[in-house]
Amino acid sequence: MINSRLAVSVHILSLIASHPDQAMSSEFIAGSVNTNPVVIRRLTGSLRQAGLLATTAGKSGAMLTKRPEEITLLMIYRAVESKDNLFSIHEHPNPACPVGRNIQSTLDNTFMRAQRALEAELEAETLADVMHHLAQAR
Amino acid sequence: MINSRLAVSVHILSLIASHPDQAMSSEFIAGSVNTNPVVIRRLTGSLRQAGLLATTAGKSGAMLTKRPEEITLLMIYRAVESKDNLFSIHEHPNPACPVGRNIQSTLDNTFMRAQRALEAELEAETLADVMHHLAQAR
DNA sequence: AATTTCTGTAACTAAAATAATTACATGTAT
DNA sequence: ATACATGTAATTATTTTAGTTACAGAAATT
Repeated sequence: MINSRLAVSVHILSLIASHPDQAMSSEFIAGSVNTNPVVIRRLTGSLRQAGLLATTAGKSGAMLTKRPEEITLLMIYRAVESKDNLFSIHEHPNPACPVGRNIQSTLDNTFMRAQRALEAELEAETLADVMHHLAQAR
Repeated sequence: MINSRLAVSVHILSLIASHPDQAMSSEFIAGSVNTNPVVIRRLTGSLRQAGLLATTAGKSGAMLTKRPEEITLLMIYRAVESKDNLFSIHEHPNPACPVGRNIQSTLDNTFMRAQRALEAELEAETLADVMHHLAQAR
């Protein structure tokens, strides 16, 4: 199962976007997510590096650096997910075997297609869409 | 990253399908995959439960119970992957917060769409396709 | 029938990933 | 100066994954 960093990051960005007036501390956000403030700060660090938000050391609060309509879930996913490949492929299959020799490149192509399909869905949804759903669900 | 069980399972099934005459032991397959025979037997156990192959205790070799054209990668994936959900969502967000209260159901829908897109790709490719690619790559 | 060889499966170990936590240097505001 | 925040390193606990050992029992061979 993929880790929860995308889920928590969407939570963080939704909170910031829905309260543009308030400066929310990592501790406050952690209270909404129900985790440790350091977990939040690590994620905002990655989101800042990806250019999705701006923070100031020592100063409470974060600002989005793009409009919610411009932030896709794929951008968030890429910002906080270190792994390039979704599926693992076993290493060192036997090169003396016709299957072992070619299975990696074959699966590489297949898995890449599946991954791209997933990423296309993540790219089709923006933070604005998420906020709309959040508001509807209320 | 998703575990390598799908990759290894495709390897196993490709080997069996490409040598319908030979009875391959878990030890032989393990030699091609480059892992421990028990890892192979665990996977063939799951594949057998899913109705993709037949084995006999004490007797070497396994037989496919469907034609390679009928076995999709999604069937294999479902056979060896225990988790229902691809993405994790953080538990116990704060119900007193409008975002915390609704983030789970919102992300649940979003992640389900992404997962379905991935699974549709896995469903579109069969073991026969994989074997075709393996033969071409040689 | 005895032996060999295999599968199925439980139990254990090792390594890696994830999240939570502690600690602290440093920046900002009053 | 003090209070309070962020950024980040280091540590710990938990879970997942894969590899391994061990062995009961099925099948084939002699």
